Amino acid sequence: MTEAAEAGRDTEAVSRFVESFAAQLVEAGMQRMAARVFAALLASEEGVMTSAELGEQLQISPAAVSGAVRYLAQTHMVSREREPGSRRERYRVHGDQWYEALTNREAVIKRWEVALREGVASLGPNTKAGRRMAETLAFFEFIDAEVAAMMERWKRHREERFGGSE
Amino acid sequence: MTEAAEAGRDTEAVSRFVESFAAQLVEAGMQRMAARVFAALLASEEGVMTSAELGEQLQISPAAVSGAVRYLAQTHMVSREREPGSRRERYRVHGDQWYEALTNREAVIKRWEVALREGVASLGPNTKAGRRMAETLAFFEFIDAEVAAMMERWKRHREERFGGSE
DNA sequence: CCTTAACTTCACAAATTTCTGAAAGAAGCG
DNA sequence: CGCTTCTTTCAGAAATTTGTGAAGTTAAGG
Repeated sequence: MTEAAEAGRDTEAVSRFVESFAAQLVEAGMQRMAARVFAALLASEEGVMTSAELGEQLQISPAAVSGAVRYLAQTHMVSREREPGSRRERYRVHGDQWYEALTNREAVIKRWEVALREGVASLGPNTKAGRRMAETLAFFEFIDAEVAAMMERWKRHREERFGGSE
Repeated sequence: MTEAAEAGRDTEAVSRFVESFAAQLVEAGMQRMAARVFAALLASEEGVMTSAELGEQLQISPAAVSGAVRYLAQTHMVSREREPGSRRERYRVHGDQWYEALTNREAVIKRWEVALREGVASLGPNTKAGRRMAETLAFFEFIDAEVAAMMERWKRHREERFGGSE
């Protein structure tokens, strides 16, 4: 993005949004640098930024960018692209990816389910505690199935409202 | 709970479950002591424990119990009861409460929505970035509505499978 | 191949968080 | 009312987490 193209943006306002949205993400449990990088990408005009751009906007070291991006890529909230014919890397938020990442809380839920199954087994399925845990387990299993269906509905809803892809 | 009633439980196995489930909760972002206390309550036969019992099982100070319980009560994952005619307090997991607490991620989502609306305003709704954020906002609004409906379906499902209330 | 630009890894300093012991604060019970 | 038992608050020690600079690694481009 050229400086001319950048000119239309209220840098101050963007930065305020980035920091306030990042703060919300942090409060919800995300690492701080990851949250700030994500918010910056979300607010960038094209949804794409280079490592250098991120470092400059957020005033953080290359190392911090590297760490944040690794986390975001692992959790599928951001994808990395190699600018062809350059060792510069670019990071991108894809609308859909980010929704699906939220869905990936499924992975977390799966591990809870495993732990709960072991718990039911240890406590015995006919104890009160065992039954309580079995019910909790059933809840998570229910949620699992429902979330998948919900994402389907969202995709349809989105098509209607926003038209084609991204 | 008397020692005799306690006798049937494999203390070792229970403790293993408590610690492993708590670890999962921590990984998902919950404070450690809160997670351990919650897991202990979940695994307790009656779903109720006193501060002293918690302190002893988890090997933590009264202060730590106090802090954990405050957090859990604030987030509605546990309720506090005063044992009538005693200054001893008892903490309880209610099946339903705990499900609804998960739903209370709604509160978090609401705050994200506020931040995103400001973002759309700052960036301008006709910029690419503004549109991207508007779509993200729409996603959360959609989720909000869906989660409420999902909890309704769960309650019905639960009735069928487990019968009456807790 | 060698140079150089870019990203990553690592060890450490700084900041933050977490848990504790001790003291203070409630509330039952005589 | 005051004693006693339980819970909460608070200040600080300990542990953990976080972000940096610097060295290391990779790959483009001459």
